[in-house]
Amino acid sequence: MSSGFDLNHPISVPDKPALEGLEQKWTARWESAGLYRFDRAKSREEVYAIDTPPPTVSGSLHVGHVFSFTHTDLVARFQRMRGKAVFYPMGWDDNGLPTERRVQNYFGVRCDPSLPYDSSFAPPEQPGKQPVPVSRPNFIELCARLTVEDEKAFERLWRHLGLSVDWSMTYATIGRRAQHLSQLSFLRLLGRGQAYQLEAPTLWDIDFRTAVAQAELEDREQPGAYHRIRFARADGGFVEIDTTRPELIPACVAIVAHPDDQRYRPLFGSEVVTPLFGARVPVKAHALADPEKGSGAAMICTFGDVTDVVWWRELGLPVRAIIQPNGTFKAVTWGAPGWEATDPSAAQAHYDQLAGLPPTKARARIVELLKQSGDLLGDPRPITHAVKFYEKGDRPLEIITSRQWFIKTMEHRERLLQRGREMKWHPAYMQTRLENWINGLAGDWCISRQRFFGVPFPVWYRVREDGTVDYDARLVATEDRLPIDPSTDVPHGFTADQRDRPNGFSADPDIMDTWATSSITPQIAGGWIEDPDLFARVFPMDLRPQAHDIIRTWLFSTMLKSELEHGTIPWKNAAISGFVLDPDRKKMSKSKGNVVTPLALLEEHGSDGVRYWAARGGPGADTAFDPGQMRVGRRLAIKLLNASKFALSKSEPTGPITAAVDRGLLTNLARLVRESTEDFENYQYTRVLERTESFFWFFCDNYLELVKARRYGDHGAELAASANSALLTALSAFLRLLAPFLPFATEEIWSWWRPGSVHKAAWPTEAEILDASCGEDDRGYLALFFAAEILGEIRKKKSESQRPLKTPVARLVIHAAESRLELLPEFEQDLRSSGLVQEINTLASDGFQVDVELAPESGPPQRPE
RNA sequence: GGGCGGUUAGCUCAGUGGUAGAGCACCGGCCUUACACGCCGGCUGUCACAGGUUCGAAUCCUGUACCGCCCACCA
Repeated sequence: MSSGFDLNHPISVPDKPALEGLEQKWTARWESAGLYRFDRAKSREEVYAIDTPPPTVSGSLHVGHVFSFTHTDLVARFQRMRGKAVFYPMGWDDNGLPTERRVQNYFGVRCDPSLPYDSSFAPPEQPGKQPVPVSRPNFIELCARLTVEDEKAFERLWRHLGLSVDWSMTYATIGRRAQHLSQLSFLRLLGRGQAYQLEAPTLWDIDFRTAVAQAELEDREQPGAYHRIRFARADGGFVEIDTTRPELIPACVAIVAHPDDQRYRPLFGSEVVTPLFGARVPVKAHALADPEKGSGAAMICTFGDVTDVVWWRELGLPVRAIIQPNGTFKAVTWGAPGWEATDPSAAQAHYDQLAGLPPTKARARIVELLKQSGDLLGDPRPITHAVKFYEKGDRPLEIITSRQWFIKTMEHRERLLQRGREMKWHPAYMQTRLENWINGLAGDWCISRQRFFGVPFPVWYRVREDGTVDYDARLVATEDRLPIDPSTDVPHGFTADQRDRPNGFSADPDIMDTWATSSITPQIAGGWIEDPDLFARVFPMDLRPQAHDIIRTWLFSTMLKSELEHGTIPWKNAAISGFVLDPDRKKMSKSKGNVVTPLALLEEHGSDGVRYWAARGGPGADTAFDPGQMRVGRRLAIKLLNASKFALSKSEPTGPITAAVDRGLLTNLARLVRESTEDFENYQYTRVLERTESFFWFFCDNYLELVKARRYGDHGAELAASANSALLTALSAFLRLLAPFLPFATEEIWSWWRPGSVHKAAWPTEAEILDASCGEDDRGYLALFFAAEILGEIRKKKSESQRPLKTPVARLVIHAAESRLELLPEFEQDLRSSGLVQEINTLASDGFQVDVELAPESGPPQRPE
């Protein structure tokens, strides 16, 4: 393979090789040589394409990113050396709430989508107390300004870590291309009926004041209490129910019990009256009601939880909504249509004490009222229960009826399950996560958010003559205009002054869920639409690397979009990284104050050292943060420098590899290469590192020691030539095997004696090594390990005798099976020099034993000073 | 409540039917012309627990416990 630089390559080994400074040296050279540029002349079969996860730029990179991005880079480097043109872009996720919050605080502004774009706007020097309102396009500009700085810092870190990304191919999830394709994808789905708008009860965060999707929920254990409440029956009796949300009694539209529940069967079809508000509500039967829970009867409110929504829909109940988008109780006129009460003024008097309050305060208040009225039976019984939260939110979600955009998912579930099975998962069991998620889907994907910083929907609506918006009269942007912002752009046939005017138009105020954009990262990176030639060469991609916590979001939504747009899987492989754990097995997170700055780690242990630690965490494996392993990796890199210096320092003469131990070494190395190639193809990079490392240490500790004298010429030129050639062959293979893991040390060493970059060198092959050593040599293989074993016994004796290793051995008696003793001539000379052995005797024996007789200590011991 | 992983030396982890392993840590020793950012040696185990299959189980099966994670209609 060709490479772009350093074609002059005299062997030149530094006196004191060191790791320090290699990151700066080589990142600069790789960049100037364009080493990792994607070669778009290659056909799809010759390409290995990666759908890199775009890190969130408004946060900071942490050690978990370093961990998982290293895994991807290992695979990228391997595939590149296998001859693939590696498509390895980098995206920046600057879309969404985290950035929105950061921009608000940093510049002291607030997005007001109703404002027109002001091209001369400049943010305040210092953020003031009152945020300055700005238009959405201005807000997005500020965002781009801030994130561009973050992105530079991220890129520096990634380069320092040695990621072999093609830095000419970056994208941002709020970038023009991402906006264009997000809107285009939306419009096409809309055109095909796969996207639709609906006014329906939706999960709602009252602080962010936006709808959220099922995928963004999380359960949190919260303290709560069962309140036993009585509802009056017409016959003067009562129905008792338990509720954790008594404040929703004014929103109660029915009571429900299980159809088979004998206690309530007589009541089905009758009406009861809500306490405090005197609303008549029916008693209904539904199979979801659990006779075991509470009293067996429950009140249905619009809406307390998702079960209420099911009951409301399936039982055909009316809506009596009381919670507003900001979470407070809205004003209600009791006695008005929909709010009928037996005593409207009493109901009003009670309700007025709740209006304007948030749910928790309203709950406390209504408990007082219920106590006074006698409708609260006994004391509230405290419990702990799981409550749904928006994953970024601070207060429990409410369910609020609102107009939202959805993408159809429910009708594609079976096909998506099949697509999941078409992919290879690393590790395989992660596929179960996807299947669990798909099987548990409760509804279509809500993609609209009532936020500002994100990709807007390219849609306007007609405004009626009376000034109300006609949501059925959609004005959809044409594809050639994209990307557009409907809050400043004007639909065809209208003028700007018709915005929000009678008979004019009004913009869709919402933006897309961040996953609606992230779900097309393969299309954004691969040039879908604007570069069909590139797209054909990279899509469907080979690899999606990501963490397991976003299988239900990023992975799933990307599969959905790919299915709907292209009818294929988006990638052939999904490699799922684990988390980095504290030593106490908890997930590392900022809130625990245990986050280490990645750059400091890289500087302390060297990028190769940190990569070594990361590479030891296999696919899917949660891995402990362990600086000890980074030190081990660093030592491996240093050892590689020094062993290479030895191998290259006196590399003449070379010649045929004839000595048995030399051929044995290469025989073992050839097997290692074969197995490592298979392992790497299967994303088992951890095994490659482990085995290569292990054999490399054997190579250093035993083989190098055995052949040291010989390669210096002590046993003649021919045997020296065999040793030198074997050393160079082995070194070349070791460097290439370790190049994905230790890109800096291996590149440095490669530059001492080989042309080009090790990262563009061909991955070693079994055949190549066996060619160099004229085929496999099992006898040599056995001889090498036998020699190493005897050498170990000699060292042991010296160590136990507390004598220097250079102490001569006067006499060696080797007890072993005849079949092994017969190998001795193959390595006798090497053994004599490396162990400083004077006399060797052998004794046929069933077991293995070595008697070592050290030379007497020479001269009188020196007196300490 | 359902599911997925895990449990092996003080620590981090390999090991998927054939005599329990590595590195780190610890202890002892060694200036050995590649490396003192080094080298050599040593110590360390009810393979979570209980049954079962097998000539033989860390490994396969059943169950249990604990840890972590994912999911769930949570009144």
